[in-house]
Amino acid sequence: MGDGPTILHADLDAFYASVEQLLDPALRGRAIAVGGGVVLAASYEARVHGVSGGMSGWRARQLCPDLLFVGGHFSEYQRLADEVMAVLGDFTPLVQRMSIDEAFLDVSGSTHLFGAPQVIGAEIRRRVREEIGLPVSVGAARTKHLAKIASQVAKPDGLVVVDPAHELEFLHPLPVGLVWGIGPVTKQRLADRGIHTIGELAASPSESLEQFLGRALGSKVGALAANIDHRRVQASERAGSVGAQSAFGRALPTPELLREVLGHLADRVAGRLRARQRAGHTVTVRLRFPGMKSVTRSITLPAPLATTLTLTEIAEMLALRALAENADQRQITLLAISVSKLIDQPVLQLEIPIPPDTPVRPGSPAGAARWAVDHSMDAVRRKFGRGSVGYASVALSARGSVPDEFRELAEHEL
DNA sequence: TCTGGGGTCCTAGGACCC
DNA sequence: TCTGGGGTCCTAGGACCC
Repeated sequence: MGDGPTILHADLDAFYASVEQLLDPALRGRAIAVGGGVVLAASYEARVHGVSGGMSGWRARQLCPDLLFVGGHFSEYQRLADEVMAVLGDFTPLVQRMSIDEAFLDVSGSTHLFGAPQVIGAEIRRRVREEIGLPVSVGAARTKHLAKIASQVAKPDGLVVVDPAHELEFLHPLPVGLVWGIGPVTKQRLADRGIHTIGELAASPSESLEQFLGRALGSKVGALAANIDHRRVQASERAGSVGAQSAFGRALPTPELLREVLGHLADRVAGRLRARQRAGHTVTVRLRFPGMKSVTRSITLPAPLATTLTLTEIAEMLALRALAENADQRQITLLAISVSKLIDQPVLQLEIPIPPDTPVRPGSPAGAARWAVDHSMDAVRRKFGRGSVGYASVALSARGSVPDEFRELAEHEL
């Protein structure tokens, strides 16, 4: 660690909503939300009414009757966020992008060129505002963890620099929820014990935050909080798993529904794997029941797979197993597939043997034929775009599933 | 009549190995 | 009147982050 506040965290404010307001001046100053059934992003004008991301649409309307829902310009989100990242890259090559709208920078080697970290932070904000038109908040501190907290404190549209000599004074009045790794559950547990601020959490001032968290919450959260700083600012790592999910309200888990939804999800997941020459050994299926209770079933295969039809069939087998073991549940609300234990798979491999209880329909292609099917589909997609062929998922589209463009914004590099 | 979708990490028990 | 100790993998669940 350096001794100055040389780690910056840049975080675009209410990103999707800010883009909509940038694209349509009539939306500026108004309470808007991107999304529909669920709020994907809310402008600050909406947030003052209590509207926040992840909230259901009807709840948001209750809180803010004037709330205006706007459709998402998903490709613009990607383009503008990439432009912002390019600005960050002008100040240091050490940029670690954490998501579409957020990144860490290590400017310890840049101060002789651009000035002190607070100068760099101000310049970043000015350029992003003037050249791209978006508000971005920046935090600067000695560590990633502190820089991230600082950027949250800086919001909206601000800059906060944490002097290394006054870190504890900065932290102590802040709510515990700002600590990385403390979410709603832990926050409530702490509140039950009368702990609301980081200062209250840090019983002894001489003790490090991580040590205290480890003692107070079990090693888990302490380890998580410490983890963020044990890794230096560096290029983002490749994803360790690939998944897709679909929520569809309540539905009877009929074989037809399972096949249709899992087929669509497997198509997305396996297609991404093949596009990046990857394959995975472990398949996990998740089902969610009314009431948000969910279960998972997984299997680790002797050979990696990236075949749509095989993934579909294994996912069906796992889903049926989960349903059989939760026979009291009549309906499901979500299905998810994830593939993990990934490997590089530069050349085609033989089809894996199918587990004995996998439902194989008569007439479905086997072995090399499955590869042929996938690769002809992949070829058509490369030529004519993703939507040109594939599962015509009536169930998914009819149930108002999120558009693929939005899904892609959240995908990690494989 | 609970809230989307893409991810990471930690824990804990059991199997299995040496 | 039973059996140590360490390590790894698999599976299921859960919290969290963006």
